[in-house]
Amino acid sequence: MTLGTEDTRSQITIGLNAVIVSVIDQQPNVLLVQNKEETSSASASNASDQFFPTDNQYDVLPFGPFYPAQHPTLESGLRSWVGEQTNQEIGYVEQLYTFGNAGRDPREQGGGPRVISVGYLALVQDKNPTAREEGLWRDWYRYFPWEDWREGRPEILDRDILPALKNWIEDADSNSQKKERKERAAITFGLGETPWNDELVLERFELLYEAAMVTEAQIDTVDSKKLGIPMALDHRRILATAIGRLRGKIKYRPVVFELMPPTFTLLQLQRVVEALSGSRLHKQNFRRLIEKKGLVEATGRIETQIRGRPAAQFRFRREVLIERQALGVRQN
Amino acid sequence: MTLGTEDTRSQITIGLNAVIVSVIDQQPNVLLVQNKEETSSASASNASDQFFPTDNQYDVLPFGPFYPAQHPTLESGLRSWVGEQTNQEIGYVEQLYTFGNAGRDPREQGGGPRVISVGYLALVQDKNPTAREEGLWRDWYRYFPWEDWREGRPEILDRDILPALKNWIEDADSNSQKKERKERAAITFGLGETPWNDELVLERFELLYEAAMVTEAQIDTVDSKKLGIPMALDHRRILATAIGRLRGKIKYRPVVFELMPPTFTLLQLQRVVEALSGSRLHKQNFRRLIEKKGLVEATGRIETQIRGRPAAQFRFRREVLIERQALGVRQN
DNA sequence: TAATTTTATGCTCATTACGAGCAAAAATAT
DNA sequence: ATATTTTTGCTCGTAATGAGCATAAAATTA
Repeated sequence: MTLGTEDTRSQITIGLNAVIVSVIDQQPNVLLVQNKEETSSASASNASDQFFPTDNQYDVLPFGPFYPAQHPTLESGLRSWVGEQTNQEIGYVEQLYTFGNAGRDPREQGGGPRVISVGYLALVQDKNPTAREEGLWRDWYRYFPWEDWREGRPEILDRDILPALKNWIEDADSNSQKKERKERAAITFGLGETPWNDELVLERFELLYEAAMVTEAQIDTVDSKKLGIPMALDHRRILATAIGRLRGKIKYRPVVFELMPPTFTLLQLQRVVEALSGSRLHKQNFRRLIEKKGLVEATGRIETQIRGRPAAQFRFRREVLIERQALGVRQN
Repeated sequence: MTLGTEDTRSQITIGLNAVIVSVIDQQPNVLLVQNKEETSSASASNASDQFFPTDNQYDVLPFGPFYPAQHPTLESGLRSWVGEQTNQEIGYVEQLYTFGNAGRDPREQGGGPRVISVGYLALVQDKNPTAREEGLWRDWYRYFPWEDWREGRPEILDRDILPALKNWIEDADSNSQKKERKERAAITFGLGETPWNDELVLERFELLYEAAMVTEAQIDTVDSKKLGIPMALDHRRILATAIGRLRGKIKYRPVVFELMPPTFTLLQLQRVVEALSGSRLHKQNFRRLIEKKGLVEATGRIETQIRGRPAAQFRFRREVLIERQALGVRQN
């Protein structure tokens, strides 16, 4: 019936990868899935189970096949298995990137089809304590400890990363390569004059990876955890892509509100933005910005904090979502 | 050898779509390919030819299959057939979006595999007159005449689009839908208080399409050309995505220089930016911006114009490309 | 040759955006 | 009551942005 299934083109399979983000207790979290190793050992060649990474020592992002016969769009395919797999209703979804590099998935080596994987970013609301327990939520900074500057410059930078970068620079083959490496390190890690740029998450990860300091799934050295917890396959790369994209996006689109409960105080909103961007913001200026953009409106109610002066409660003005151009929530 | 080729998953084929852009004589151009109708009529079921849209009455973007066995990355696959098909060396390439909607490609209906298409944007340098003749370059505003504001507000807006939008708004089923439509139209087309936003190319196209005013391949009404020339399949949608993305990107990344010859005057640079963004810029402020960012350096030479005072020639400082954070070339 | 046209380039000015901090208000904790 | 903590309002200096004036240096035209 189908033409051409014998030629090289047909050896392709489409996977959908979801980075599902929620900010819980001021920490940005990603949803993992139960590693299916145990269940799949019984029927190892089950087509569906093939889609789960078989290596159970690593954290794995939700990942599923795309069945074209059943789904009119990639996104509807994503929503359907995410719903089943994670009991998570996902609202806001955005396509991230399509990863097609050979060798992404070790199963390819065994003659399996090439897996092209379309990555998606989904944002879900802060969960109540019971709902949290249902899912495997993990603080994303556990994979990228150098990305969280909220409590000041992360120690890991000066203790582990910079010395290693110095070695990498010294190891260059030529003077020009050395200069290149030095410049690249300076830009991505904000050395010298260059300021730290919170969006360069993927660039930093790739530099560390290139410098053979970061472990992806295959490589596993003793001190690998010093540079963040590894993940299965290329999932850490996908997560880095998601974080960088989200950090960029909150600056010009009002997407943070997808992560907020229906009403919130301005400080709560600020804490969520800070959690995502990994840096602290000036409180008064943050309020000025938010109010100027007209993104929120006061509910009239007041929230009594644990301590301190009670804060006014706000809600997001859903109307501005239609206004696709409505601005974001961070200046810089 | 390959497991699972019989199940629904295998009915997938990956296509790569290229939007290849060059600014020629101050007009933004996209490269089309020769429609293959004539050649493929002899062997209609040839696997490779299946990848070319068979309808020869529409303009078609370069489009080719991805052979996973031959290419380690999607991008290398793209570069290889683009080179063969168009005689174009492409330098800068960026992944745009992955289009997977059912019904994109009419061949699916005939039992063919679902075609998932990964769109790419490529920028190539301005060609000399002879090189131009080799390719099928087309001014992109021929497909989106309402996007070019360089000579003032495009007539088509008030003459054709706004009246049609008004009808569409009036046709709403409910008052709330009417309000929604009104707001959406106002935002995307810059009505009332809202200013025109040059990045909303796709949003405008989709609104027009939804409002059943724009023809994609299948539909062909007599007055369709009034709202821009149609393209094959969903190629106009892909092009709209590319234009919007590029208009956004030039604002924060120095990508314009990919379109420039080795040396150029500041006015030439400005004209290219204006061609892409479809609007005029303030000359003195543009120079101030460019020079402040340190993106260019004077060559010392001077270009004698056709008339007027001779202008200094500049070259792009390639060094800043390593600095991924180097800023773009438009403020707004 | 002199005036006109065209483009390049330098500079000013008003307005707005941004980063930083002072200070008072309103609650709880000791 | 006093200290502490958080909210909220306000100011101030600096930088960025948008608009325009003015002069320079060439070609074209009268």
